[in-house]
Amino acid sequence: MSHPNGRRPATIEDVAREAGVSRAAVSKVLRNAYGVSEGMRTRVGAAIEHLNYRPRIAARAMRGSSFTLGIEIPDFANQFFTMVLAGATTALEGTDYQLIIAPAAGGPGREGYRAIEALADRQVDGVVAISPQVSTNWLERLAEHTPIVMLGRHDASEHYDTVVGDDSEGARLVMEHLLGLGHRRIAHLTRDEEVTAPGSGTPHSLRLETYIASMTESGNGGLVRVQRSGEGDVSAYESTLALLADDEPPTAIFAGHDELAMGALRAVAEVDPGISVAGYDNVRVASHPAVSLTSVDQAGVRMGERAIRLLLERIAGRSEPVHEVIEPSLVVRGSTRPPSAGPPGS
Amino acid sequence: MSHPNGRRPATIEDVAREAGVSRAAVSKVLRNAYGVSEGMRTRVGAAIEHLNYRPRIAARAMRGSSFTLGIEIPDFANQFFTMVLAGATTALEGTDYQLIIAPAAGGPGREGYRAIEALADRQVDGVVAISPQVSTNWLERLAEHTPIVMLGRHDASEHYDTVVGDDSEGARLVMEHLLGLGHRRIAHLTRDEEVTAPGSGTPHSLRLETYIASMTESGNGGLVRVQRSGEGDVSAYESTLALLADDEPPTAIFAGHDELAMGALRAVAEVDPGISVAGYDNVRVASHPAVSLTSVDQAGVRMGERAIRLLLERIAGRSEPVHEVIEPSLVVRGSTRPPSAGPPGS
DNA sequence: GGCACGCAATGAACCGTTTCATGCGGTTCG
DNA sequence: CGAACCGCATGAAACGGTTCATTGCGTGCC
Repeated sequence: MSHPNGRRPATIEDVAREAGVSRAAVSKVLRNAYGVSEGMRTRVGAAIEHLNYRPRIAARAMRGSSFTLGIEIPDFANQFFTMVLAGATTALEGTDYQLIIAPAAGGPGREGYRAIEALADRQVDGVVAISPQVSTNWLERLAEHTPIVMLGRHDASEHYDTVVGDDSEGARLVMEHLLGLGHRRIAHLTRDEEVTAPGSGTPHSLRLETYIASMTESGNGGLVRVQRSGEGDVSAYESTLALLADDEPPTAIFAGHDELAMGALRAVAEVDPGISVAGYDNVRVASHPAVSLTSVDQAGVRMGERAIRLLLERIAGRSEPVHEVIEPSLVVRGSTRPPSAGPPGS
Repeated sequence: MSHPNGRRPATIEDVAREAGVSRAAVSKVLRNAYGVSEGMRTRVGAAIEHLNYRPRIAARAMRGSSFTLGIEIPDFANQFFTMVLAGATTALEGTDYQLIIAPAAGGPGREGYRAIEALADRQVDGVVAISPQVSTNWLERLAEHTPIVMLGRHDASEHYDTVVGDDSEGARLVMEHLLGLGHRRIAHLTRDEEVTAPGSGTPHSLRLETYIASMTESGNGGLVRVQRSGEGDVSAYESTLALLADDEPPTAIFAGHDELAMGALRAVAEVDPGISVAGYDNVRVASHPAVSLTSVDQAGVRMGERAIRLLLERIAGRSEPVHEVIEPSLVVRGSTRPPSAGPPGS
């Protein structure tokens, strides 16, 4: 079935026979290992060319390494993740490694696990993952056998590396900006409970906690308003409509990430374009003049690059964990402005 | 190196010993093959659980199949491709197959080849690819050993399947719409020569050819204006600025795809917001009210789904090729309107 | 001229799984 | 009661690479 028509592809054995040498010799030429003469190299090279030979990575992986890195991604629709991918891809350019990407799927709860396991089962030499939800214990166990770099986790494991943005600081920048503009009635649009469980240390939980802290500290504790939303901008749109149906709707919305912010913008455009919206991630469309979304930049591309570099270091032998924090910055654009003159709160 | 700390993971051998049975028996239980007693199943199951055993796919792939499908994608920044990915992912939900994604990279010219080869080398059971540029001969050769479905190719191979939008029809819809609105000075913003070589049958070449034909047929042959752009909306932005610097700038721009259209919109917003812009792919942001881009919908998500289904059929044994054409439709939005009253052409 | 030495090349073992040809004990049928 | 049969389990041979210990051979040294 694997070769419906045509004969089966050449193996290292065939190459060896054609070149009149041993399998071991061919293997050495392939990996251009030490101790192979010039004549051998050219003869074997010719045979490889002639037979159109390509080594099976699966066979190679059984003893040596697979020269394959895996990266797990929650969702392709969210541009932040594709920025990370872009960074990872460029970081691998020129190396012998190939990147394979596993989308998280497999029913709620199991989301990240399935994909990461699928990668590990395929004998990748290392894994980069964006999974705030998987348990630390489980990761620790996995890390015993496979080098791992986690993105967006604030826990400091002994056995895997992390690359993470300073989510508290990022949220603080947003709140400072909005409060500075004069907003008091600021709502926070965020994801479901499972991603924002207090104390879980997920990015979204930290942003949420910082939001509440900022509101409280600025004396607006009574105006705290948290609106939940599912993933995706459509869900965010609907959630925002619900939010805006309040008796006293907010004058500004701090969205947990840009995907949500895009949905919020859509709703705001319909209901009251005067309402300010700020996001998080500084996704590419945020800079488009028609959108012009104020957002926190946490350098997704650079995060992807760093993650891959850390992973390669690990594979090369490093064993002390590295936990890298990327400092966010706020990019102010047109979607935020002082509150429009409205009636003061009751 | 593969297990820096901790002992090595359990193998099928360990499970067999623990359960007091043969390796072959365990293997059968794993694949729940025919001919294994209830007692055996439970005993082996317990051992697997106890040892936390997971089969190595690499080893499995050496004899049987890898239960892994590969998909090659040119660019993550272009949302059309991530829509295809989303479709492919959902089509695989519930099956035993895992999707691995290889981003095209590896220097100009080699782009698609490298990634597709990397997938084939990893013994995937089948490949979906979006590579207008790779040669038909090369694909035919590859298809002898690996089932393949190509997206966006208009050639009708005997050995691989294709899923493709009707690009001529899509472009015709756009031109009909723009001409119907009263535009005559319509420019076409497209990619570099290599992707649009006349007669190459790539989607972009067909859109370009249809554009020229429509202009000619409508008596506007003298107003044909083709502007090249690199990949990405930034490049499109710059190219559009150049286009708008013409003595007689166009009143409407037909962009080869939405990524280009987004760049064009950016430039248009700065120079003359009255200029109409239409795109192709109906990417998600196109529907955002702030963008509101008229675009051709070719159902990227469904394309991804169909491609995976065709691939699974092939793997299951089908040998006659299938070539599926997806009919496009035009989604009219705010970015196109009648030409603003301007001075008539000289 | 003999000996130790270093480089090239080799044969065989190994990696972890699937598959195939057999073995084995117990029923069913003639 | 023996033969054919059946369901379950097994040992051994693949699969296609890598790695390790060993051999063969030409050199330099004393």
